[in-house]
Amino acid sequence: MAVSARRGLPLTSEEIYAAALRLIDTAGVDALSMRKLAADLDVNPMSLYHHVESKTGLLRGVCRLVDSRLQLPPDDGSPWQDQLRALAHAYRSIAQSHPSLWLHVNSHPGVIDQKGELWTVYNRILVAAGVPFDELAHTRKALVAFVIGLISSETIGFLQALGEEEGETDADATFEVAVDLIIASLEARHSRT
Amino acid sequence: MAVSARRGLPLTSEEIYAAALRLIDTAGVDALSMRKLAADLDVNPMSLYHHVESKTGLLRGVCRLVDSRLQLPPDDGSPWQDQLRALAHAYRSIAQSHPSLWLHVNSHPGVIDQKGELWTVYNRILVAAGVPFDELAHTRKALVAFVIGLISSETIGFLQALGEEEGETDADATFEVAVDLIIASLEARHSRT
DNA sequence: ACCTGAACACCGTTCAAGT
DNA sequence: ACCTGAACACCGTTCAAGT
Repeated sequence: MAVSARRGLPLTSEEIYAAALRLIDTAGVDALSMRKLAADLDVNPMSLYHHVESKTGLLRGVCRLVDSRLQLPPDDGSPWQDQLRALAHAYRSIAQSHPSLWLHVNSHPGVIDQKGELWTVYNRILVAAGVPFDELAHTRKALVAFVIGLISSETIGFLQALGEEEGETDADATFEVAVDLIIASLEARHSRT
Repeated sequence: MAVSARRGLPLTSEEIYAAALRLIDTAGVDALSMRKLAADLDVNPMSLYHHVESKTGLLRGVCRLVDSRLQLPPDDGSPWQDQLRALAHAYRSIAQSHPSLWLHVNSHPGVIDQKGELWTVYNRILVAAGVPFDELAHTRKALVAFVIGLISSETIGFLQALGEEEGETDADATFEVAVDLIIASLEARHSRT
């Protein structure tokens, strides 16, 4: 009762992040404002600042939330091709769930603090693919760039298509072909055959 | 004299686009505002609206300006590998000149109206590379995604490194390796050898 | 500890009025 | 035709005050 005039429970940052993510998915990152978010939570705009440092901090929190949902392929003994495919699809599924946030993150350096664990997984897969140690960094960078480019292009196309008539996007097929292409090129360069 | 209290000459949209581009390159797209742009041009904020429809229209104009500077490889008889490399580098050089604008465009569908001519050039190169007609669309999409992903990753890294100590970026080498990888993979799939 | 209202320094844009 | 000031509906954020 002593908590708020408009709500029964105190705010939590988790609650704030979740609401922000919902608004972002609905109307896009650019349409998110502290004041709209507060209205959505039925709360005074200034209350947010007790749980979130700033709008930038809010966005970082939302990204962490989404990041934590990324399903990294486990280190079982399965072929590196399968693991790479799984990773690409996990990434893609996150982008499809939150297209606007995805594009925002991938064009705003610094919103994501560090992808340490992700790098580790990529490296593990590349080692399994036979990439020599001194080419690991180059190859990982290129690989990550390819995957991100693929997904970004698809996401842009998806958002663009919302306002047009365009028939089937055929995106699944394009994505599969592209991932196969990446895998094939890794096989060609480093396999012992 | 009857033109403006603060300037001798009437505004032109070209002048506006050029000034906006300068501000964007200096402080980033997010920091651009109609009011700052007007101040930079020594002009009343509202005067801009006689030459530019809106802030979105302004951004589109700036993109057209930058787009017109893209050096598309000519249709001489040179090997498709060289042409692809040239195209990738032309693209890259634009991103390096205007990193913030580049990232903005590649995450905001609709700022660029159509890249008709660019598509044509890509298709020409892919045909020369032996890509069969019915795989043209898929392959072009993947190729464009790869190149854009490569350049975007590099650009993000570049902007990120501005605030850190990080030594040499080694970006040139990574880029070269990645473009070689793309070319090799096209050669492997479609050459007649 | 958590919330809140008023206030400040910004935005993009409309509109009626000026030359 | 081109410019302009005032005004409107928004922003993010600070701060002093409330419980």
